[in-house]
Amino acid sequence: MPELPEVETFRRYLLQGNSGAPSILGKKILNADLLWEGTLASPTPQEFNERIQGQFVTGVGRRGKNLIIQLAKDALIIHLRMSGEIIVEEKTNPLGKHYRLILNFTDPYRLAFNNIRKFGRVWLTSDQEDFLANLGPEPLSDDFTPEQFQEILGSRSRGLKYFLLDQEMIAGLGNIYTDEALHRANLHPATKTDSLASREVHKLWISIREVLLEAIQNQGSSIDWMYQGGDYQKYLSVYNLEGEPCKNCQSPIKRIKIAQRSTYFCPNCQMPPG
DNA sequence: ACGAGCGCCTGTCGGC
DNA sequence: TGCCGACAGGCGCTCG
Repeated sequence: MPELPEVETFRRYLLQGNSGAPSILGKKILNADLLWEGTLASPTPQEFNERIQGQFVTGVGRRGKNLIIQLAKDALIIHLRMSGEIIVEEKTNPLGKHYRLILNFTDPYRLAFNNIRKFGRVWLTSDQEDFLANLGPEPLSDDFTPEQFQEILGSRSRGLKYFLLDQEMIAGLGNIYTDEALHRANLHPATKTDSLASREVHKLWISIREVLLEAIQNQGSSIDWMYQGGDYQKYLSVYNLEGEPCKNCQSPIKRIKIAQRSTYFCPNCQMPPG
């Protein structure tokens, strides 16, 4: 499910709350319930429980697709992978079938990590900088410039889709938003990174940021039953639209496999390399 | 260095 | 109705 816009939506939800849930900022953790042990990547369950008890939530951040719950002494890093979601609710609610980890606060609320496919992971670390060190630049950051992007692109010779999905090259893009950004930039997903003219690099840079910003404004995309938070699926141009007419040229959208992922593009607007 | 294949999991959907 | 395969917003690991 979640790519950068969806994770950002969860971050804002945790920070600001909504009509049914308060912000978790300032709450104190009473204890944790680890309902599926594989969820916790590190440390050990025993150390996790001992360390997290009594810590206050001091902030909620995000780096790429990683959700960062800042605690007084540690950071709790949550990766939702394919099917994870975060729920803040009263402790008296019945437990969801796929809850994998629960943080009980000292007030009437809890935070639940719901994760149907069990791919999601959680880390408790005192050194988040080190933990996140291998991630590529944050695409919506002011530090992410076209010049920097050109440099990273030119340092490799890879298909654009592979490149954009690689979190060490650029952080936060997944299968939906790579396809959307490439379509907006009129670039075929198999185009090599080191073959782009600087004009094309610039167009891709703008396209990535526009697509992500628009998706965030719409609370991300809700494609099927997994995630129902957002509206951006209404504005998608290629993803999940095989056979539908391209919004620019009416050609039917094609679907191919790249990196074992369905990849959607317009065969007319996004000409193959060579 | 790069890309392809597979595994990890649970659920939905469409075809027969 | 039931069964069976394809597929799903991710990523780590192998192997050529």
